[in-house]
Amino acid sequence: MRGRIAGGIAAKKKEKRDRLCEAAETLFRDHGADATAVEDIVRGAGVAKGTFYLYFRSKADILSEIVAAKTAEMIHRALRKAESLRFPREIDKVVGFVDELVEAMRRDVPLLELIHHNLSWNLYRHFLSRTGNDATMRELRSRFDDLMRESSRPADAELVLFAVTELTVALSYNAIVRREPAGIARMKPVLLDSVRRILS
Amino acid sequence: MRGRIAGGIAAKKKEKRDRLCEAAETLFRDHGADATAVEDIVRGAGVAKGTFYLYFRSKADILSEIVAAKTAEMIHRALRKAESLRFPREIDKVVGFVDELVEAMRRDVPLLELIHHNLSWNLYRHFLSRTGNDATMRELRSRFDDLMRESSRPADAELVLFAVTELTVALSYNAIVRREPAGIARMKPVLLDSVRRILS
Amino acid sequence: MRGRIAGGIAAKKKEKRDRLCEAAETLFRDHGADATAVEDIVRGAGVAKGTFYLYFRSKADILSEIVAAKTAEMIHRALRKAESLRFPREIDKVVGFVDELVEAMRRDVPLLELIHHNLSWNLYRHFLSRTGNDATMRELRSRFDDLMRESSRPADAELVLFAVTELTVALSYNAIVRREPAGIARMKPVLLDSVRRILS
Amino acid sequence: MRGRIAGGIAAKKKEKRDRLCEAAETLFRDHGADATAVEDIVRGAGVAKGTFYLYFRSKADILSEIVAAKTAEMIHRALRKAESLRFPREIDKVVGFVDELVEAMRRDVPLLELIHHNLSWNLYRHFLSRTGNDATMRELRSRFDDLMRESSRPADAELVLFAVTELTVALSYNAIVRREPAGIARMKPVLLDSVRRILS
DNA sequence: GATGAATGAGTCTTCATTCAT
DNA sequence: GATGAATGAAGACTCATTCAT
Repeated sequence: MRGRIAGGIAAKKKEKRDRLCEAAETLFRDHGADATAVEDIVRGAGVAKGTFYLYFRSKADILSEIVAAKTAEMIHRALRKAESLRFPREIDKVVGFVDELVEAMRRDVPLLELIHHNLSWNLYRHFLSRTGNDATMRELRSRFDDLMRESSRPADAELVLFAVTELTVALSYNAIVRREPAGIARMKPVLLDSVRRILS
Repeated sequence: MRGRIAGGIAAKKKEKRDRLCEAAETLFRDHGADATAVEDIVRGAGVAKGTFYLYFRSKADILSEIVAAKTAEMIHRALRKAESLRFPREIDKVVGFVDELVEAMRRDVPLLELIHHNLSWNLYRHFLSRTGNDATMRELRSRFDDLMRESSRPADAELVLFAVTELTVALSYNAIVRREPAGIARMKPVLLDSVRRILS
Repeated sequence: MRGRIAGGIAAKKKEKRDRLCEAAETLFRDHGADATAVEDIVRGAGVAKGTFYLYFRSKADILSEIVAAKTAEMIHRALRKAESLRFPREIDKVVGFVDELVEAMRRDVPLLELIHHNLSWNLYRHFLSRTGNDATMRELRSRFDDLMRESSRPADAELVLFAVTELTVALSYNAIVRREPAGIARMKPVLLDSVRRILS
Repeated sequence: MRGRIAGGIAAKKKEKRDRLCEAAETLFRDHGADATAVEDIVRGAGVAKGTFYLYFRSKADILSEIVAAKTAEMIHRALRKAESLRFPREIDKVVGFVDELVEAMRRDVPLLELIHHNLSWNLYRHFLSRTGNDATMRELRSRFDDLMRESSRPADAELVLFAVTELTVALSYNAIVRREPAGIARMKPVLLDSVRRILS
């Protein structure tokens, strides 16, 4: 799209921002956001300190950007996996997605540690927004709505969704990261069963 | 003010520790633990800075002690309220306790903000330990065990308990403190219903 | 907006410098020179940062240019007002000018704050230079010289002039901006009387 | 007054504060307050950075303390010198003090540079406050009051005092530090003459 | 001429913890 | 036991100026 020459400069600029993001993500994952200084980030990215503030207003700014991006990524990874799921009943579809989400968290523990504070909330928001989302998520939402319509509490559909969301993230986080009160292998069946009960 | 009688000395010693705790609790509640400096605590307690380190290893130390104590207090408050509950069925008893717990959180929002990170875990631990607990809690635990024995997953009783615990705290915290995705008035029925479904 | 006719180019060039000056002046007046970053100036002028350094060597450079220009402006404003003053005696003429100057400062307080450090000195220089000044100032200078010639210290005419100048600016600044030790309404008579005494 | 031992610790504490002040004063005089970093001050005093903030709230804090102290010192130096002045007439006494003050400024040029912004105002305040000052200043004030009572404007005595104060400091500063529009040797007679005229 | 991305030294301030008295 | 002076590493953020395009 861009001219070859004009693209060079814009690309370079973008590249610096990306380098900053990548360095920050690595450091945040490895040592946590609190233990990471802006100084560390710029050193990691190989740019000057001022450059950081050219692209981000503060450390909190880059952190929230990374968390948002990575959360979305994790959700979409789970969504991709869930796509192929072909269950006859709605509830199996939804529970199947929860299952995939748990697997996604399990696959990237440091990331889970970084984002788990915001994960459930972002997950909930992704579910809610009817625009800008991919087809899989919209379909999932449809299944969920169908489920709720048949249930005894259609008016509280969103709150039930939030409950499922919180339960999923809380249980997975404890099982995967802290291995308490049990590892994810033992915990997952309990989680899925609980979700199933809440929804049916 | 100085007690004339011997024994005042031991009391004095204990008293300093207590004063430190009280000052810290007030400050932690009012401004948060991060925003409270050891300096603030000792000023509040009217002792010297070095004295703080005579009784506590670090700021984290006093924080966790306070959180543990206050969490236990909140749980017992709920327990006291739940004591009189006379329901014919086990499940009603357990759900009744969750209800009381929600009310206890609701009554002391600043405390909830301070302890919510550890609340569910401490709650779970209280339930688990068969010693040092009061009769009400032990009875509750019995009811819960009966419930699980009848269910399809008696071996996972503890994990189900953890699930209930996490769900309760997560939903209550969001509803009470952040009022998201709804206030506690709307959220509580959904929570109690979900708990009931998980347990039945 | 682009002028069709040639010459627009030269105007354009000049225009950028002017825009920079105007933006800087506004910002300096409103927030002070220290609190104004070059960044703010170029944003205000709608030009790139590098462009600033095409026209000015530094921030100090543009500041001193503005201060000089604005000081001259204020002096000339006072001069214009004083032009019509028709007093029979020389001293009344000079005191009348001081009076007008005070009024000029009073009319533009933010400007006074910006330039007061250099005001008296610039004022003195304007009086001294016999070239490039308007007729009113030259006439004023004549009256002053007449006055000094009659006095006991003709050789120190310039120093007396400086004294008057400093006294005027110092007293006016404190009275107008800080309202200390009194407002300009009470201070002006004292100032004019003091000037009159110094000169007679 | 203090016990020998108890005095040791208090003295040590005081000593550190003093070291900080001395280091700061030297640096402020030599390079100006703006060009001096807190880092420089603590290095100069041989203490840790945190120690600085144990005794002063900020750089501005120590600066204003030093300026106040040094200003008072300079005024008292002049006062001491003026003490012996035995003139028959009030005006000679007052003018004599101005003379001494000029000499005090002249003797310590770097200090004059540091404090000249606040000098005239502090001088004025010292004159005004009828308490906590030494006898010489009170006597001076009496002479001045007598003078004003005889004059045509007794109600404006304080304002005239302020005028004299401003004139003295402004003229001295320019003559001594900048040597403009003339050195202090030529300027002083003009200053004293002007003061005399203002007061008579 | 014009641009604006990049620089990086420089600044103040906070605070948990120690230790000599 | 008690004190509180001293520590000093750590940290976030600013901004005048340069220079490759």
